[in-house]
Amino acid sequence: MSTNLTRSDAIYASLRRAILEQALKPGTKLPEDSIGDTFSVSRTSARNALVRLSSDGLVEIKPNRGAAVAMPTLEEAEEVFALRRCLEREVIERLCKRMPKDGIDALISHVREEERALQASSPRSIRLAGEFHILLAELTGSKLLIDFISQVVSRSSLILARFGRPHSAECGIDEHIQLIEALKNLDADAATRIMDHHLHAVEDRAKVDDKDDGPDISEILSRYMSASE
Amino acid sequence: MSTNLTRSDAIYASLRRAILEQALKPGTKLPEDSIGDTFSVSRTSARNALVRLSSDGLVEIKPNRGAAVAMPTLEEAEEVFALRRCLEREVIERLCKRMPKDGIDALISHVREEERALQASSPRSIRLAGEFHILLAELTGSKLLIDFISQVVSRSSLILARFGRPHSAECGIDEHIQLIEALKNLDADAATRIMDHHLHAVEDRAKVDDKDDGPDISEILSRYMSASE
DNA sequence: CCCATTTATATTGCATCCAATTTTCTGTTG
DNA sequence: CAACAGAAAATTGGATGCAATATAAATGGG
Repeated sequence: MSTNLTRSDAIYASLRRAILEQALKPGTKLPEDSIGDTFSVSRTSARNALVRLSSDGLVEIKPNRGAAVAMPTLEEAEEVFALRRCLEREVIERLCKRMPKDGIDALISHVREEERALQASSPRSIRLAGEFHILLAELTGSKLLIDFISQVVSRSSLILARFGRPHSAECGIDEHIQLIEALKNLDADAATRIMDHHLHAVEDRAKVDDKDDGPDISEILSRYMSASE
Repeated sequence: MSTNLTRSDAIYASLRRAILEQALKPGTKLPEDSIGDTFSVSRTSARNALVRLSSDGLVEIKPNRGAAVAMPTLEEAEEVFALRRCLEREVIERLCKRMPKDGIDALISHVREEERALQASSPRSIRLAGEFHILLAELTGSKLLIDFISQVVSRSSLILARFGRPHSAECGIDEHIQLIEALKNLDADAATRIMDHHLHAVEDRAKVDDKDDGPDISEILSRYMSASE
């Protein structure tokens, strides 16, 4: 159907993935020509992708001074998690009112994939952990809610990348499993409690070093040129 | 200090204002050339602005087929108001926990301005009505919450433009006043009740015609070339 | 030797140009 | 006259080039 991916779409997707998997760390400069060179496209396409990433809050663009992977402050981190608790509570409430028939199955199979990726210590595990929460939002059926949850989850990844331990998988998988159990029983209170605890655990994981950023954009990005997954 | 507005910033701001004040109605095509001509810039800048507006959900870009002011469906409209209730409840809860010292004053003076604009039947009144809710978010001090509320408020304007009466001011000013009163008393329950009622009233206002879009982008936009206000 | 000033380099903002795609117009045919 | 096929016009996606700004390096003075 719409196999219509423009070049800037591809770059947008690749950069996004690289950032979410913490290959591009917060603060890393993203010069337009470096990106263009890496992906063999013009600055125009790179620029377009950067603008969109900036709208997502993943990249910060300063006028005349270029783009860099966003560096959320601790203050912003707190805002993100506060809002995230608000939004994820909404998700849970809706799911406990109406859970799609094959919703639980989808969640379970996602957690399975998380486990696999974690055992293989693949960088995918970082992204998959976040995508569990996006899957939850998808089960509500609200496009907008999916969009908003995606935004806070993305920013959380960035926060973990900035303040968390080396390659901290964002979420504890066992807590995901507990949450699924509560949702299966349509127990909104329990689910909310688990979710709050879960998010606090994630937030607490963001209290350590502040490792500096590395260069070599080209080298890193070359691994992200291919399609998704 | 940062008097650093790029051309595409100016276009972004102008288009945004034009859309929020319902001068550009949902569905209106936004060809890059026309925009560039109107503002005397190249397509490049126009394009950049359109991309950002698309991230805001105010404009819909279809690959190879151009941009148009977004036309939210009734389904999307419900999603917007549902999420908006969730977010505005959060705002109220936070404000009742901690309201800035001059917060109430700011709200009152804003409502005054709304009243003035309404009497002058200025198109500003449409925008100001929405900005009341953004001001509420600003009082919480959370950048992110401001951002998210702005998004849902913007989309609400679009929904009103599409489904509401001719130039329905989005909000009832008296309800704004009631809300301020409840906030002054730090009465979260009352404030939430008023807000819910208020948003339902706004949502109900979105149930009428589906007036078609008008052409003449250049003519409309020429009134939006100047700076803000 | 350190710091300010100037020069050079790198990078962005933007206009213009071209190829690819879509949309509109036109003429033909059943 | 409706429907279709093809050509022409309009419009987008993207590449390149240039001026403006920012960053780095070099130069000179204290």
